[in-house]
Amino acid sequence: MQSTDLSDVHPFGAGRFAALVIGWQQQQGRHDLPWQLDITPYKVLVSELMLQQTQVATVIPYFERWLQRFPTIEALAMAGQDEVMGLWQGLGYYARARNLHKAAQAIAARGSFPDDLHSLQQIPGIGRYTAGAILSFAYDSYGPIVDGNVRRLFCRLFALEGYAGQSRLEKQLWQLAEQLTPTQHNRRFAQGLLDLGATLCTARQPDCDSCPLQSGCQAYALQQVEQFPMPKPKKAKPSRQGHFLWVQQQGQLLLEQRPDKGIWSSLLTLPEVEPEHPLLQQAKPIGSFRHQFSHYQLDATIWQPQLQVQETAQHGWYASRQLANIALPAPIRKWIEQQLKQSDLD
DNA sequence: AAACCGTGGTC
DNA sequence: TGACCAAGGTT
Repeated sequence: MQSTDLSDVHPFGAGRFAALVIGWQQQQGRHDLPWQLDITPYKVLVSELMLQQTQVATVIPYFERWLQRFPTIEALAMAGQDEVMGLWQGLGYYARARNLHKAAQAIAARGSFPDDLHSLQQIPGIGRYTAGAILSFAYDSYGPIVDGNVRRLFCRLFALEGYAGQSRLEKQLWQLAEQLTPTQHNRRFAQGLLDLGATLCTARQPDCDSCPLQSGCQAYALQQVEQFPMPKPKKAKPSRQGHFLWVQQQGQLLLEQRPDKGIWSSLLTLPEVEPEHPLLQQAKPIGSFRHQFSHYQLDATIWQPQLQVQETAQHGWYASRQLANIALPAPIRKWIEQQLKQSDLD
C-alpha cells in the first residue's frame, strides 16, 4: 500500500481541496435537479437508487412519476410489487426496484430513517457509495463517496494507475475520499465532486481550462488527462438465443411473470421456452429481434404455437389496454406494440 | 475477483 | 453504427 500521508499524494491540503470544490460547486455546480429541491432522506434514497449506472436525464421523468405516486416512504412500503415494477419499467437493473421496495418496508418497520454508515449499508440496495451519498445529501454530514465521477476525477488528479473495479485502485480511491472529505458543507462538497465529474472532468473532451483543480492535476501536468482512468479490459460479448411465444385468446395476450433472479427479474414477458420445447415443433415463427444487453446479445425469435400452451401459476392474460401499466422489458414492449399495431391494420 | 444485472444517449 | 458510457450493488 502506498503512503497514507496525504501531502505525499496531492498538491492541495485536504482543507484547500474541499474549499476549492465547495466554492466551485456554489458558483458553477448543478442546483436545480429535482432531488435537490426540498431535500428529504426518502428523496435522496429514491434518486440515488435510480441514478445507479443511469444518466441524470434518463432518471428525471422516472423520479417525478415515482414521487407523485409514492410521496412518502410509507406509501412505497404499502404498495404492491406489480405497481412498483410498473413504475420502474424501462429504467433497467430491475433488482434496484425490488431493493427500493424492500428498503422502504425495512425503514418503515424500523420507524426511523437510518443515519449512520453501518445502518445504511444494512438496507437492500445501499452499498458503500450510496450510504455515503445519503449521509452527504440527506444529512449534510460526513459521507465519503466514490462513484464513476469521483473515480475519473481522482485518477486524473493523482495520476492513479489501474481500472475500475481493481481492488488496489478502489482501495486508494476510498482512502483518498475519506481523507479529502470535509466535516462541514458536506452536501455541497459531495455535489461538487459529482458536478465536476459530470460537467468538466468528463470521460471525453474534458474541459480542463474551466477546472478549479487544474493547477494540482497530475494528469494535466503530464498532458495525459484522457489516459486516465485506464479502460477496463473488455471481453467479447456472447450471443444467446431466446424463444418467445405469441398466444392470443379472445383479444387477450398470454404473458409470463419472470422469477426474481436473472435477466428481467420480476417483470412480465412473452412466455419463454427452451429451444427443444415440443411446442416449437408445431409452431411457426412470426417475428424476431436482436437486443443488446450490457453483457450479452439476445437474438430472439417469436413463435405462434399451433397446440395448446400449458399454463402455470406464472401465466396470465392481458388485454391490450392493460399493457401500458404493466412492467414489460423494453424490447419486449417494443415488439408487442409493433405487432399489435400491425394486426390492428388488418 | 469477476460475473451478473438494462437501457438509452452519444459520438 | 458499434462501442463506450452512465450518482453501483450483489453474489
